[in-house]
Amino acid sequence: MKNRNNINNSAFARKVLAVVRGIPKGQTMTYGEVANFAGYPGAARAVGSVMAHNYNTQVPCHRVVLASGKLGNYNRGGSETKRKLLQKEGALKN
DNA sequence: ATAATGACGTGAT
DNA sequence: AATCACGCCATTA
Repeated sequence: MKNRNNINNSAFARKVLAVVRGIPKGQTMTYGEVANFAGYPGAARAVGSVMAHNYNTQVPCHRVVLASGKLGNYNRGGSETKRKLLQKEGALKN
């Protein structure tokens, strides 16, 4: 377990993952919010970059959506799977 | 150190 | 309201 997903080994990634991991079920957060929460205001894009290569199932990355209200991408099955998960948790407006 | 990339964000058309 | 373009930030090559 060293050269698998070393992308999230950066301080930035660690913070982001920690924040995303703290998102309660049934609730969604925007990339900008996560970035701001992690201590990197305005780094929404960078946050996405981290999640993109983050294959950690412990991180509910599917609870992170675009600030525009869209879902955004997902490394597990695309926006479709993401929407399903959110709907299952009731995080979506329904 | 420079350039290129990417699960964004906002504004303008 | 929908679409296009530019800008922002951090990481990697």
